[in-house]
Amino acid sequence: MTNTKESILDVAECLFAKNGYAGTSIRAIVEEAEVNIAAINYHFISKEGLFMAVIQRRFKEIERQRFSKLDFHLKNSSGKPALEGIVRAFLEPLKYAFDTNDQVPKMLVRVFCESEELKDLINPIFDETRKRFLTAMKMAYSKLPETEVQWRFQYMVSAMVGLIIFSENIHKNFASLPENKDLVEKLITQTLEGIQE
Amino acid sequence: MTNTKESILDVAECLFAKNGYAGTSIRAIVEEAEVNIAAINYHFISKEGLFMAVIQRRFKEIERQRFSKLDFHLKNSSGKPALEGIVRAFLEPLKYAFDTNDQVPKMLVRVFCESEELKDLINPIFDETRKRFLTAMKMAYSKLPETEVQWRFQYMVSAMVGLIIFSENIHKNFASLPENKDLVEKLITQTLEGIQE
DNA sequence: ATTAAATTCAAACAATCGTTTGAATGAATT
DNA sequence: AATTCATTCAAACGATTGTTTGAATTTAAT
Repeated sequence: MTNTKESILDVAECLFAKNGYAGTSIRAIVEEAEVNIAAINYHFISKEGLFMAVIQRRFKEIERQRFSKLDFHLKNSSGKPALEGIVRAFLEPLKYAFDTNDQVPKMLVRVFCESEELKDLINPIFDETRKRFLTAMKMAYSKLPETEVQWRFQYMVSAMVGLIIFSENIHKNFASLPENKDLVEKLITQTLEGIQE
Repeated sequence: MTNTKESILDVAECLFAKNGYAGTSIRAIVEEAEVNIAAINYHFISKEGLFMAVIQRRFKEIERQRFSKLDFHLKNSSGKPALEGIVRAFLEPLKYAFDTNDQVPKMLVRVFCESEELKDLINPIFDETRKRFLTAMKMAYSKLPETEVQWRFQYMVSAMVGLIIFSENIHKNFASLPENKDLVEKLITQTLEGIQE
């Protein structure tokens, strides 16, 4: 017998990423995961609890990677940290996410596409990440007014989210573009090009 | 008596934008639009038909504006068209969309966040826009390999879609940023900065 | 081996889903 | 005024939704 709880998480992640929260029925999940329908309420209390658990699992892992890279970069910077190190700390973990499964990044972006109530419930998990990368970017842009730094951070996040959303369809339109993992590297250099001082 | 069909379209646009296709019940729509529930199937055949109608109405209008600006720019360019004119033709109509209603751009982006079947159904409406702006950009980037042009077009679209997704929450995190309509202008200059030859 | 706790199960719950029906009402045409 | 067509309406359709129940089963501890 394989782990019930993790089977549910894996299948739910894939289906939530594909069809969204409301578009995924718990019956579709338990069918593909080959577990009993009551298992979801038993292990996760509710469908909403399952959605939260799916997000937490991946986001915490990516957050850990981001903070590790950011701290390393800041520690090794005497005085003003280079912008590139900060941007890489933020975006490079996405490569490993794509490596795990194309649905993983999509699931993380789902957070921002879902309904109001669900968004307000999950948005706070991004607070710490935003705070730490904003202060780091403020250091890198010592001359820029705070509002402009906020905008460039938001721009970086937007470009990332947009790319993830298109990640599934992008190769149908542009077959010669590199695979998603390598598109992240292009995203990094392209974004750096734009938001450099 | 106000127009039933348009009331449904207006309310459906708002609710679909907020909660997605699966997250919006036709009963929620008819309740807010104050029309009978059978009116939806009568006027739009099905819920899916209503979703398509909502998208078509706005997208066709934005497409018209984009093509008008693009054609004007290409006509007034002797030889190589300037990249800025192309980017502006693509992104500026978004200002008027935000002006109409903050939900309008969100609804247009919904297309890319919905389930597979729904996406395949609606994706083709973007084909003509992609084709015309790609050929225009190829002219502007006379030296760049086609794959790189495709990437920069995709990057522009991604940044736009990402910004729209965050458009509702952006001012909760960054209160001093300008309103959405003016953020589009920042998006234009910022993107131009990045994808300039 | 016995007890206790954790987990799985089939079955049913009430609520809501998108859609259909056929009669009632409206407006327009002959 | 009579007829035709388009639209609106209340009511119901079967299907699916998330959740709960209580017994059966497995696992762990005594």
